[in-house]
Amino acid sequence: MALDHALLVALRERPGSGYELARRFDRSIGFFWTATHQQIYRVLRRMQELGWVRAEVVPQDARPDKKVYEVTPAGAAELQRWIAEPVEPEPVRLALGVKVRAAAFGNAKALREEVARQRDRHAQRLDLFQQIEKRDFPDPRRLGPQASAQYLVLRGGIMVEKGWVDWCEEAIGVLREMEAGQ
Amino acid sequence: MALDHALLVALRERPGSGYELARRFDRSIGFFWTATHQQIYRVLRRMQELGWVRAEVVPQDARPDKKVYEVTPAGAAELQRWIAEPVEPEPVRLALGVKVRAAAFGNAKALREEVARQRDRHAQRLDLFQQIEKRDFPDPRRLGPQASAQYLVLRGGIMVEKGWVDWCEEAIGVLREMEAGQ
DNA sequence: GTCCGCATGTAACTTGTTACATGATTTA
DNA sequence: TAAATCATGTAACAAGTTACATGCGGAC
Repeated sequence: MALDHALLVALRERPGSGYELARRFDRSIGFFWTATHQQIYRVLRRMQELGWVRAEVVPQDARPDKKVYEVTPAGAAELQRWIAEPVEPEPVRLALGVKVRAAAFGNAKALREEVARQRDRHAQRLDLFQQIEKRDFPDPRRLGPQASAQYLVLRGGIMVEKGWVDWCEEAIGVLREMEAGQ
Repeated sequence: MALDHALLVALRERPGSGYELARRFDRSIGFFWTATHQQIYRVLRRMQELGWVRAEVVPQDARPDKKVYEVTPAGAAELQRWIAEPVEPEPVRLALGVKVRAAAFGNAKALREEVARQRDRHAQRLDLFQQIEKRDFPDPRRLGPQASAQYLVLRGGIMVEKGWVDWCEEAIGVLREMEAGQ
């Protein structure tokens, strides 16, 4: 149960409504933590009951009212506590890995095409991340704490995507040979 | 819902009981797909109802009987079908990423220590994978289809772990600076 | 006049986790 | 005599997904 904490971080970086958070989860934060709006609303309500966030209803004209959430001192304390907790290893789930091993029994061609699509997807994402890096962090040596945390996470994303692209290339080669023998 | 297919792959590689599969999921297959025994039993039963696997009760002396499962032709066909299906991007959940951004608001020291532990964990795992590589795949150029699929997945694991180790090193540096300013 | 964006939600479902239960045999 | 291994399972719960509902305003 860490969506709670992901939301706390997001709200500490900038208060916002559930809707607004959902959009952020489609972009920046969503690069390393995903959530749908239903989940977000549910967790926000629970955190409000726990006193970790407080909501202020902001009336708007020409738009529905919104509830802007912000982190309370209790929420900030919870975040501090949680940081110190050990991270248990997250469950691994590499569908492509399963498929590769499945392809040993046939249909390597279909998988090779799929892997090629995945490679393109990851390459695209890598490109996006590198653009963000260039645009937002041209001089990474002097950054404030918030910015350097964001930069670090971005660097992680870049590493992951690079790894995927390389692996897909390797996989395509192996699958092509497998294909020849099927 | 891909535990089904992970189990089909595992059973095609070698038939076995639920218990035996659970142990495999703690080792080889578990490196890229995790599952507990409860989940495995549940899914096996469902797949039997669907006709994807069939079970044979094997009486044993000095041990409880076991049900050895194997993949039926219908199960094999399902696997072929599934391979060709596009892999939708798996939800990203990087707790460490969230924590790094949380650490911008305090407690960077606790996180740095935790990241160091993570680095060690990943380094250990990397070492394990590299040992397996050396032991089981000394000459990767001539492998049968099953072995080359296994090798490819292992290579993926090695890449991922290397990436993590590097990232953790980077993170420790950044957190140390953050710490100095908190 | 239809679709998109803003804004919040309910309900039903699937998947995954945790705790517990049983019972024999081998190992320390 | 306590523990670990083999072997299968139930029950309760937590987390995440999908589908649906509402309603206004602006853009095309």
